[in-house]
Amino acid sequence: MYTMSELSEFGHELERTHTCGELRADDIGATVTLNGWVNRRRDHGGLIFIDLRDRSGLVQVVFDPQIDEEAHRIAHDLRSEYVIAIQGVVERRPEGTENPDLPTGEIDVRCDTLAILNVAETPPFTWLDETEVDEKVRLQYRYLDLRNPRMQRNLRIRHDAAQAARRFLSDEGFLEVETPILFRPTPEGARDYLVPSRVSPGNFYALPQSPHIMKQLLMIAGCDRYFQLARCLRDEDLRADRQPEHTQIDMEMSFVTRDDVFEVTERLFAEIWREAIGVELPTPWPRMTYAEALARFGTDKPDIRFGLELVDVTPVVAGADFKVFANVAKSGGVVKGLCAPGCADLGRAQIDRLTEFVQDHKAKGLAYFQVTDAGLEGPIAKFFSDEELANLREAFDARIGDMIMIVADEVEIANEALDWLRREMAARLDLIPEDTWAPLWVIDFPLVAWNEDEKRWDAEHHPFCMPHPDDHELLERDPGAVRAQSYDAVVNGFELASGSIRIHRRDIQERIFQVLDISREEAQRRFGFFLNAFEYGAPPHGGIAPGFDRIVMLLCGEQNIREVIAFPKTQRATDLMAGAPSPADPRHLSDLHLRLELPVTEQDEEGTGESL
RNA sequence: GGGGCUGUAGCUCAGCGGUUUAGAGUGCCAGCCUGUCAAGCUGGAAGUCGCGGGUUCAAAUCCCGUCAGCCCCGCCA
Repeated sequence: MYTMSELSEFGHELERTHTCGELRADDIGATVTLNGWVNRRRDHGGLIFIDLRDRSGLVQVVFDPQIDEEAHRIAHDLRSEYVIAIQGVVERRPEGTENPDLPTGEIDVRCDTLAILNVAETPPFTWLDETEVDEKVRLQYRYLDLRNPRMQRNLRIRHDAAQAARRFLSDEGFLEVETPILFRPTPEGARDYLVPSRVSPGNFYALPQSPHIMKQLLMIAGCDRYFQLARCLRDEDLRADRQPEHTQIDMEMSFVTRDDVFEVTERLFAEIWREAIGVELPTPWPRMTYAEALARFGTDKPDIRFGLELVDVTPVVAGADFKVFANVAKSGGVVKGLCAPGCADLGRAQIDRLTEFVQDHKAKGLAYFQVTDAGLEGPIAKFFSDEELANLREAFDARIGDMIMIVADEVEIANEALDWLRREMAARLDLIPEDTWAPLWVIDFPLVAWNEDEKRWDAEHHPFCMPHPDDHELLERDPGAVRAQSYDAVVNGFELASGSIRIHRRDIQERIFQVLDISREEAQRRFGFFLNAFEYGAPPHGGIAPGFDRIVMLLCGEQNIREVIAFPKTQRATDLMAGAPSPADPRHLSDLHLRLELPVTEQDEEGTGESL
């Protein structure tokens, strides 16, 4: 190990003249100084090769005792991830030793001066091969994990996407405005992160779940067009595409219709895709109503890169002798399914596994027909007339060799199970085209949804969402049928943005509160400051909030947003590297006028019992 | 809160019909080696089998509990 005195002080003479990845044949003959990390060392005794790495890439450095004996001697002691400075001459590699896999592979740098700027422990894991390292270890040493070229690329794509968004929106007349992080509960409906106030004992800030209230206030403030790469904080459980803190490209515009929002959002996405990964996103995007999305795909975020669309055959089978179908039809459920091409030869065991699969997603079971040249066959075929079987086959447009898979259940359950089944079958049958981008708008979401537990209507999006102009009369008569002027941008089955035209008039807002059974007093208490603002000339406005992490995840081809967040949290919302959250200092708690009341675990109880 | 998968050397994993000294690859250390680029050759060090309890003469292996990571449900734009 080196003592401090053996390490080189970083001085003027060691400052880099080039980055590692930029050197090319054009630089041959140049004397260069490079700074970076030892990626790999190949010590041949006589010759020593080092792959030197910085953010720009790799370059091979050659240590030859005939060039400089001391540099060669020191190079023998180099280890992975040592930080070094080298000076040398760029030379063409001897014929036959070029490395076509490296952009710098035509040349190497023959080193005459080597300085060790810092030594390094052997890294706990390596990113030099394809091996997937346990996520625990990666997160604990995130700063090392981020040295992985893949992660470096992800950070770069994220940066390019962010810059593209900023540049585009600024050019379109959007003003970037920062909004408070210490705020109060906002109307999204997730659990808030709370911050106790020291100077106001017993009062708490809530961290914003989104800057939603603020952006509407900015419209009232005459901002006209606002955007922000905004942190949104929600204390809910995590998923592969959900972190407790995520980033939205938050946007709002005054004096616009839905189509104006669509137009600018489509161009924003196109710009991001172009700048970050060089892909031209098709525009304009197709539009699909919420109802149609559920009918055809079983979900409000359909992946339309492939077919396998769902078919509702309830009317076809309602009268059949097969009681399971008939009963479901009678009780208001649906008989619905899809046609898996070329799957007629699936074995019993595989069908059983698919049955378990849909049962895992709440369906009662999976009915199926093999399509053979004799027609539809299978264990339940005998319950159907020839005409019914023919109609079924027709409904699914099934060909010989296909397998029709059917779920009969309540609408919501059948849709959810079939959405899972559709995506699963598409993956198994390799029906999802790679490098294909299929954006669409899902529109006309219901304004409200019935909350069975509390026997009341809840806002589907949030309570400030403008109802569809054709549905205003339904508001009191049939709230569940009212469509909202809200919309989602969906790309490849991921919901990437969500927005709406907002209510800007008091009379409409009051009718909505009435439907939602929010009293004037409650509204005043929860959003009084906000509602008051609408008394002073609120312009018509609307907006959207693209989820930046999910966008970058797709751009990077990753399956998980942790891969595109520099310092993400685990599923239990902890930071394995920094050890957050952590206990608070008692004095700090006392400053905040807080006393802890921790949950008692069984172990604690046993411990207490023994000590008594 | 619930379901599933995983936890063995620094890392990736094998072993898990109970048995002597727990293995492999890679990494690491040392030596040799002048054109390698996943360098090569020789040798070496390296393990609280996640943790706790139980069954047993004997547990990485069987049982119970618990913790952690991941995926999903609930929850959540």
